Amino acid sequence: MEKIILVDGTNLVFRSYYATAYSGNLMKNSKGMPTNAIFGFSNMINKIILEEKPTYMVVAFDIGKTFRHEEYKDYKAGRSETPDELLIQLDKCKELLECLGIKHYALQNYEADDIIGTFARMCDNDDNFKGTIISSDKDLLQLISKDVDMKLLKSKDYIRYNIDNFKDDWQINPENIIDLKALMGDSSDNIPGVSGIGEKTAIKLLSEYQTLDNIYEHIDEIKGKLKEKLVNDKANAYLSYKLATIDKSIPLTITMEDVKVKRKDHDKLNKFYEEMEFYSLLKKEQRSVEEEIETDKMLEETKTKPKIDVKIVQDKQEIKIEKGSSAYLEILGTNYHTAEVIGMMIYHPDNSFFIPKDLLKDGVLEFNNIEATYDLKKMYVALKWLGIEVPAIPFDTMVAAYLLDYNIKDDIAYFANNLGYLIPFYENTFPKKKGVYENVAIEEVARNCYLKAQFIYCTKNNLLDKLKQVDMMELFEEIEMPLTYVLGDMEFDGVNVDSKALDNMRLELDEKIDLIEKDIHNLAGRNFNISSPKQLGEILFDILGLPHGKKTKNGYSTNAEVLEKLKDKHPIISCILEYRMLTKLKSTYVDGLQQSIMPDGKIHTIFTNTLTRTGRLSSIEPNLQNIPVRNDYGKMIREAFIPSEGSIMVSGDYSQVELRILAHMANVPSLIEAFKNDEDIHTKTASDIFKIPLDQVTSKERRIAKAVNFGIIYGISSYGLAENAKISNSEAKVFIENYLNTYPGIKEYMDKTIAKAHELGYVKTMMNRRRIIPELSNKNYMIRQSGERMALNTPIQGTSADLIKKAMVNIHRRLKKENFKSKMILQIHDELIFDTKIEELENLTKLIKDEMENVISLKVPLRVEISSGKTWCQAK
DNA sequence: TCAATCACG
DNA sequence: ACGTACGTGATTGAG
Repeated sequence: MEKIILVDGTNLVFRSYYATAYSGNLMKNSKGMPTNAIFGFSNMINKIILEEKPTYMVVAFDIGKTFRHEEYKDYKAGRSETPDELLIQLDKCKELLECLGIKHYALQNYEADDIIGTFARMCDNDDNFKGTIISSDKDLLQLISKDVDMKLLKSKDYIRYNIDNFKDDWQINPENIIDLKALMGDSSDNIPGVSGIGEKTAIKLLSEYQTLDNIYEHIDEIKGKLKEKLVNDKANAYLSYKLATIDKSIPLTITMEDVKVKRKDHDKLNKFYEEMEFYSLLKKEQRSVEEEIETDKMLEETKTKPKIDVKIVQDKQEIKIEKGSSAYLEILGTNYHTAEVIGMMIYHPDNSFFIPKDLLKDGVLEFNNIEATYDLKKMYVALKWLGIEVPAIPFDTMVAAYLLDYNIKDDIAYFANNLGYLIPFYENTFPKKKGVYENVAIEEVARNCYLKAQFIYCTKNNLLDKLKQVDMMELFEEIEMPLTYVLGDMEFDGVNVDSKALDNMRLELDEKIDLIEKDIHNLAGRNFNISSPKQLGEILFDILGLPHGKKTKNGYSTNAEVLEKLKDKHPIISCILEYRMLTKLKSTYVDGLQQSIMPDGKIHTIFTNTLTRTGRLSSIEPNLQNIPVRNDYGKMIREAFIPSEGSIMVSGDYSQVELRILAHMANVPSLIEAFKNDEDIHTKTASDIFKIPLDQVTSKERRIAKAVNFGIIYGISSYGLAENAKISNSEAKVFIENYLNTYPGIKEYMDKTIAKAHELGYVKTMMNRRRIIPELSNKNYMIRQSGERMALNTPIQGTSADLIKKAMVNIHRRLKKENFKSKMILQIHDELIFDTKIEELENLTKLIKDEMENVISLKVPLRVEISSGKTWCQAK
């Protein structure tokens, strides 16, 4: 059995184009050629190849302006012209396919649909072939048969439809898609349909009468307005039927054998990616090329490219760091707490050299002369593990690029390639064998690092200029740069974790999981893997026959929300929920955390300071920002986080900081007053929007008000609120309306924020942190909406991040200056955790409260709640 | 490698 | 008619 993939090329290119075309600046390569559609197309085609591993594949295109039915071209002539930026890219997409060895095909006077249709029919007629159609065009669903299925592309993923599952979703047969279109029309294709009939009504009619013909044969059974509409638009319906029907027998000039996938041409493909400047794709290709190319070819290549001769210092005496040098530290691995340091490259036009690790350790270096690096925190912490203290380096390319909204990663090569400096990707210089990094010759490392340090040196001033242009120097110099050292100290100091306590929990959890697993298998009547959503879905919905809710593209949804609703339908449900909770606890928190404990008995996380779009930190390997807190089992985990000898845990927690920021920015008198009087803000909101006295607010009303408050911060939609507060959509609508009427300042603030965001294409926090939001100008309504929600949320979430970062810098400075032995060890977005010497408790508490509450002056006071205890759990 | 799930603010 | 709240990271199963 052979398989053929039938791709709607025009559809893919258009999708790729319009997905990003309306973002403020169209993606272009350095020669000014627009590449956004090609990039999206390349990714999609690569994904198809990866997923389908096709042996036969054809990508169908339309030629120029062609119409399935010449006589009705007026309908399509109404379409807006294809933009030039897109037309230019079409040929390049075809060129890519040629590099990949995949056939593309177009035929004069026919559409891509018809080409696919004809190949689909060939599959139907040929026992040796099965076809898969790939497109987002629902029209093509009509081609589904026992030999042809379809991946219907959605905004993010896809649904796979075949003859068996089609009717579940659509309630009609695939071939009746034509009848459906005839009734409901398709505005994007200028198919008129019957006016006044949409998808819902059309499906209802067809599930009863199957076909358009049959509807009109039984037209007298239909009553009222609907009948009237059908009768009035009968001609249009049949015209639409014709327009929607895909031609399955066009005179193709190629055969099945012509669309056999050929070997891809690596060289051509590399050149293509280079020309387009698709470095992520180039990197992947580089790797696969490296795997295949013979060694002699490699040798030849190295001969033709003269290598840079980088000085590797052999003796301390040779080290002479010029003022203004840039530096780059290379380590073997990604986690700088554990990875081995290889050495440091120093670059200056007058003197550049590579210092191997042993010489780094060997005495004081003139670090003060270094003025720039990439990933300062990595350098600082990695060298701290070697006992070397790095003094303040004022410029970190990674941090600057992050603030300027460049696409950056840990690996400097991404950003460098972005700016046209060709630097090999880390994984290509340091290959892994079976997950272990191999040692690389030091000369090779030095050459690689030379390029990196040179890049840092050459781009520094330009980045500084850009920071000045957007008025971010203060944020950069006063907050983000000092913060790298603060975070570095927190990471290096680490958190003590009681490994024995985790052992005890493991024993207890193992026992409980074992029991409940048996219960579940008994209730199900068979053994299966409860952790597999696929198997679980089959058991619950196919075998036990419970009513299923949402579906995912691979089966039934079995998440907690769905299961909660089934709780009283079957005793197995609560067992599964319990099982999920226990296994999550064990695998992520008990086992996971324990594996992260280093030989010093502590966990050293990494706070990524250049990742989030809002300015928040994130925490990885392990994530210490999502340690459970909401239920009793989870709290046990926090019992294992303990202070060092002679210390207790202290936590300082901003109370309602985002709502306070909102009240300030939107300038809402009633809310500002409430915060000033230290009232419960959700109760106050409930009292305001339901117009009842404060003391008569019920817990339900408070709960809803709380949900509305959150909704406002997140960029509200009535549906979202309804889902979250478990109320009806119409109720949610009313509550939002009430809220906005009650606090007109908020409404005004939201409108203004969105309008300004649309005008500028970005939003800003109080400290001038910027987030560019390309989604705002996307053609797709949904994406645009989501852009508007980002625009509403980011100034709030981002300002909150600004505030705590500034407080952290100030607290850290004072702890040092005032010789505290206590240490700040964790940040969880609006909360700081300290390992506190008992004798310092009183002074430290004062210090934390003072610095956090007074970090900035708003129209509302900032409140910080301090608590302390023997473990993290008790400091709550 | 991705999708689904669930932990946090 | 569409598909839906903001921002994260780790683990698991399955292809």
